[in-house]
Amino acid sequence: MATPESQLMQIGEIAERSGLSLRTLRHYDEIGLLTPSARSDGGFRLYTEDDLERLLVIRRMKPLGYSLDDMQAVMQLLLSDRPVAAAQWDAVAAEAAQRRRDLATKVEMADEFLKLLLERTNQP
Amino acid sequence: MATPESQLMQIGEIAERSGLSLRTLRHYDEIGLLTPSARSDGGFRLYTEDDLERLLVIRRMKPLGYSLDDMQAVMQLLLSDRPVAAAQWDAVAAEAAQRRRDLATKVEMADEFLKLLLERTNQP
DNA sequence: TTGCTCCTCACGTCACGTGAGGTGGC
DNA sequence: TTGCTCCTCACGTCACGTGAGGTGGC
Repeated sequence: MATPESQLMQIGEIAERSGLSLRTLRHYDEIGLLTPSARSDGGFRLYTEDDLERLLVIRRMKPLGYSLDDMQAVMQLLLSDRPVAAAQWDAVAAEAAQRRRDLATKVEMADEFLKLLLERTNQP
Repeated sequence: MATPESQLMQIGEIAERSGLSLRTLRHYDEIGLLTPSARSDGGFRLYTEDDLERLLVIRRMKPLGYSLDDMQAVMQLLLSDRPVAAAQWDAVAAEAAQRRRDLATKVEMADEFLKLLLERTNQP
């Protein structure tokens, strides 16, 4: 079942709903990380709800510090129709977990800075 | 009281103790974010314990996503000998708090991705 | 027809990474 | 003297930002 025309969204709406900039969306298209499902006759990018879903996954992945290339590889796995080897999943999950720990360390560092800042603020 | 020669550290030791790369330390020197207190006759950068302390503050600030210019401005306040206006501190603290909230949002997004990844891993 | 939205170059930016070729210092 | 450490260019990279000049579509 093809997506009806009425459900297609232009880049501006996608930017608003994803929180990503127009430039970022065009960049993701250029490198092939997320290509809109269609173009209008005039060349406007047209995104489906499904495109938006995929963009939201990408946006959630971003804070883990992946390169766009890495994200593309992970997305390939997530979107694959064919079964993916368990070892593949394990590797991806292990790296994600490691990146999550690194992010936790950053939060700790940030909190140490905030503490330090409050000390200076309250008792100069 | 001047720092005795014996306490001066070369860039390699500072890199190890701060977790920053040699290139990053040289970059921070170039832009004036953190200039080592001395140079050897041969031109080697020589850092004091105090330099290291300041670097550790910078490293804690980094996860909040400040630009190097912004970090330099904040460091100026933190290191100022003269009293800093309360309004200045308030502005700095408010921005830091906002950045902390943004970081928390990123953690939430990361966790949503991890959850999504586990769903795909456990029940494909 | 008027706006607002979108388009493609193409150069700029930020924070470094990465050699190349050379020297310092225990 | 030998290594290991450090030095300064200087170009490269990654992920976009920012106009410039032009067109689409309700």
